Amino acid sequence: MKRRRRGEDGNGGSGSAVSSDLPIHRVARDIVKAVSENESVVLVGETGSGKSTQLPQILADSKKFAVFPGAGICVTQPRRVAAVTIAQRVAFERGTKVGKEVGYAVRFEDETSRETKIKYATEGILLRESLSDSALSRYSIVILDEAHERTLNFDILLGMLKRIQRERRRRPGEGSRIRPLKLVVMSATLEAETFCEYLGCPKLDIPGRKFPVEAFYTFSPEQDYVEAAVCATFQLHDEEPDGDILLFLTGQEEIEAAEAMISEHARNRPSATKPLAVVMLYAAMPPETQLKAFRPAPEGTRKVILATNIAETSLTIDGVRYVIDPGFVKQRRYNPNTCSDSLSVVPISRAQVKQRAGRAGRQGPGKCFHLFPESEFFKLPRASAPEIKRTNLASTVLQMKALGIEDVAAFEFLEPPPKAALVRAFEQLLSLRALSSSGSISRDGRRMCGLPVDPTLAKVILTAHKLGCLDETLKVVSLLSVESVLHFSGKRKEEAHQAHLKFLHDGGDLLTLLRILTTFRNVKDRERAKWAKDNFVNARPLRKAWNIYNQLTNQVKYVADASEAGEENPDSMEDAVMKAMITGYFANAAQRTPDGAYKTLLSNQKVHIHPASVLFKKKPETVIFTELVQTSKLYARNVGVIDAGWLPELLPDLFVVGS
DNA sequence: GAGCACTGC
Repeated sequence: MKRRRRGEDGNGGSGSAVSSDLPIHRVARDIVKAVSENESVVLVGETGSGKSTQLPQILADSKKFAVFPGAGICVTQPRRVAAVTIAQRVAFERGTKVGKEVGYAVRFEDETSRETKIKYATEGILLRESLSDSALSRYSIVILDEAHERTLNFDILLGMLKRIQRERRRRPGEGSRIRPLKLVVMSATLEAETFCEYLGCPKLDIPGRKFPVEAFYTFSPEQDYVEAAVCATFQLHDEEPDGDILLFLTGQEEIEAAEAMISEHARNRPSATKPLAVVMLYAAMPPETQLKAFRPAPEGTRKVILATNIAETSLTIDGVRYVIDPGFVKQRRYNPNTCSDSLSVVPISRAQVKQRAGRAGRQGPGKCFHLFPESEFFKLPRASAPEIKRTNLASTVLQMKALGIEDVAAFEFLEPPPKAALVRAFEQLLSLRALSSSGSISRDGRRMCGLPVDPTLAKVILTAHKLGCLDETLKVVSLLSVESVLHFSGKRKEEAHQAHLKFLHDGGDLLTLLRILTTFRNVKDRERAKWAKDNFVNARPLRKAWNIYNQLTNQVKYVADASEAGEENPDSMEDAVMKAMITGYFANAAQRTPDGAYKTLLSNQKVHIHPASVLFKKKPETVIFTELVQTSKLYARNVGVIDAGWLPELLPDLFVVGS
C-alpha cells in the first residue's frame, strides 16, 4: 500500500485522570459565566475533556444557579450504558451512592430519589418525561450530551426544549416551579455552528486532552476494501511496533470473510513472524464471544479486532494503537414510498473518519490508515444524515401530537424531516385510527402513546385486549421490539439451523419466536446460558423481551379500557394473536404469486420472504409480516401465516370478501 | 438464500 502522511489530532484521554486535573477545570469560570448570562450555551469539546462528568458538577456547585432536588440538572445520553456508568463515576467522585445526590434513569431502571440533584438519563426518558410534565418543571438545567450524534430523540428533544424555554420565559412569575430553563448542548466540533444558529446562543470551547493520531492515506481508491484491509493489516503488522489493530468493517458477513482471509494468509507466512490474534466484534454476537475482543492478546501476539460500527462510539477497547478504516458503514434508511427500510453500505462522513481515527489515540499516540486517498476525504459529507432524515416517523409524530403540537409540519425542527416521510407517518397514524380524520389525536392514539412500542405494535396490543389474547400477544410484541433472537454462527451455520428447527411453528416466525421465549422461561435460571448456547439462541434479547413483556403488562392496565376486554373467543390462541397482528400490520398482508414471490394486497408491491424466515421454503398462500427490508431484494421479515378470510372480517372497509 | 448501531413514563 502506498501512502502519504498527514498530521491529525486525535481525541482521547485517560479514564484514570484525577477529576480536578481535567482540562475543563481551566475554563470552569468561563462556563459558569456563559451559562448564567445566556439561556443556552453550546459547549464544544472532544472526548477526554471531562465534560460529561465535570460540567454537571461545576454547575451544581456554583452559587449562580439554584440547583436543588426538585429543580435539578438533567444530563441526557444517547445510550443507556453511558447514562449508567457516568452517573456511577460522578457519584463516586462526590463520595455518595448512586441514587442519592447523583442518579440515573434508563428504561427499567430508575436510580433517583428525592435527594437527586444531578440526574443522567437517556434521551428517550427525558422525552417521555415531557409527556407528563410538559414544562419539564423539575429541572432548572438540561444538558444534552453527544449532540453531534443527532439521534432522532435528540432532534425532537432540542425542538421541545426550545419551546419550553419560550414558555417558561413567558410565565416567569408563577412560583419557583416555572423558572427559566437553562440549556447546555455539548457537541464535538463539526456540528457546533448548527446548534448555535438554531438556539441563537454563544459557543465555548473546552480544551481536550489529546494524543496525536498520525493519518495515512492511499494514493488511489481501493477496488476491494476488504482485501485491501487485510493487506494493510499484514503490512502494518510487519512494519509497525507493538500495539493492537482495530479494523472497521460493515457487517458480520464481511467480518467473517476478512477473518478467513487473514487466517489463510497467516498460514503461508514464515513461522518466525509474530502471529496475529484475530477477534471479531459485532452486536449480534453472543456476549461471551464479544468479551474475547476485550481480553489482552496472548503473549507474543498482536491482536486484530475486526469490528462493525459498534467500536466507533459504543465500545472502547484498551490497547488499540492502530486503526484501519476502509471508510464505509452499513446504514439503514427508510423509504416512505415503499414503506421499507434499506440496508446499504455507504461511505462514512468526515466526522466519522475523525471519530474512527480517534480510537487509535485513547491511551497514547496512534496511527490511522485510511484506505482511500486524502482527496476523497474532502469529498465526503461533513456529517452523515441525521436520523430524522432517514427513519419512519409514525411514533415521533404521535408523540408530538400527544405533547400538544397540533401542526407538526410547522414545528421548528433543527432540520426538518423529508415531507414524504411526514405525509407517510400521518397516513399510517390515520389508518391505525391513532389520529382522527381532522388530524387530532384520538382516544386510541393517546392509549397507544402510553405504550413504549411503535404505534403499529401498540394498536396490536389494544386489539389483543379486545380479542382476549393479551398475554400471548404482549410476548410476541416484546419479541418484535428486541434484536435478533436467533444466532447464525459463521462456522456452524448448518448446526444452528438444525437447532432452530426444534422450535419451528407452522404459523410462522412470530409464533416460532413465542415458542422460543416460552421454552427459555421454562429452563432453570442457572441453565439458561448453556441452553441458549446449545440452541444457537441469544439469551440477552430474550431476557430483554421478558423485561419489556413485564413493563407492557403493567402499562397496559393504565391504557386499556377494562370494559372492552374480550372474554370468550372461539379462535385458538394462535389465531387470535395473528388476528391482533393483522389490525396493526394489514398493509403488510400479502398473497403468494405463481412465481413464488408475494404481492401485498393493498399496495400491490412485489416482496420476497426473507431467507431467515421459517416460512422461506414453505411459501403459504396468505401471509402478514412486520418488516420490509431492501437488501439484494425487497425482503419481508417476521412472517406469519394468516387466513385470507380474516382480512375482510377484521377490516371490512379495506378488504372485500373473496378478493 | 441472508442479519449496521442505538433507544422507550
